[in-house]
Amino acid sequence: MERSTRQRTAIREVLASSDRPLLADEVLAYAQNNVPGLGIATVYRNLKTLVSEEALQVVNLPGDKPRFEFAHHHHHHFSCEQCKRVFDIHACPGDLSRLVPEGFTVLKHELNLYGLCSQCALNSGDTKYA
Amino acid sequence: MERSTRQRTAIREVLASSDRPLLADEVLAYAQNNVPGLGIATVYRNLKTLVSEEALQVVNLPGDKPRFEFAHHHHHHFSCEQCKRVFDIHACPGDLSRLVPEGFTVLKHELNLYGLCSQCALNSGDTKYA
DNA sequence: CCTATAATGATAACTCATTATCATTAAATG
DNA sequence: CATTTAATGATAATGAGTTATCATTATAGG
Repeated sequence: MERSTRQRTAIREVLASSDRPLLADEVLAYAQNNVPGLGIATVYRNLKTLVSEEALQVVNLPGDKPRFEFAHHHHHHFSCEQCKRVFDIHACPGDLSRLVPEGFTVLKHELNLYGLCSQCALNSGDTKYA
Repeated sequence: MERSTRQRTAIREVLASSDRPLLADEVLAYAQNNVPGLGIATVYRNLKTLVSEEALQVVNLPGDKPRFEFAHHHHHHFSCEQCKRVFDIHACPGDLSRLVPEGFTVLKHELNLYGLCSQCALNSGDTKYA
């Protein structure tokens, strides 16, 4: 049977308490706060299992490594060009079938926004050497 | 200086006459109609050059290999889940800053639509064994 | 406490797209 | 036509992310 280990618990905790999708490396770094010796192989192993169980969703942004988050309802992503974090956006433009040519059927859509998150927008407004 | 070769011409022709972004493999296959012995290395070499010259744009869809198309103004993509071809969509939902939380700045967006292209929608409507 | 074995950690191996290598071919120019 | 060398084609090498291997650890259950 499946055993409960400190590593597995830590990995799940990190993902469960995050409000944004995380890279494998981020999961490793955060989980190591609770389990110092944690290895990357264990992270990948657990991510893989959770994805195959459909507990985790994979977030693939173009040209970037996959991120992972616990599955939840339809949403989109905002990628901060400065801090590189990716945030969930729960608003949605809705039906977009008006955008496609006659005869095309739209079954789903994916929207990625890029810009500055509130933290980075604030900092970039500052004159750093004032 | 740069020399004009059958290979290079064929590769550019394929991309210039396509109304959708193409995979490196698609470029190879189509260009081989004109230049039978064409190798994949030459395709990659030429794609790389054209991208660095900013003549070609790279289209990265999540979990998929990069596609290439001659650069043109802001547009989006429609990916047919059946034939796997990717089409340009020239309509755009416009400003989406209303979707993000207070304080976030939206600088650009990327929209991918998924479904059936007109050809595949027609075919799937048919009862194949009628 | 003991045992069986699931899970882990370190790291080698793998995958697969892309790039480098190098001998060969063929444009461009005289 | 001859020469120079950019470009090509075949394929080895690379790189980066992920997975497999295997000895070791530690959990679940008796």
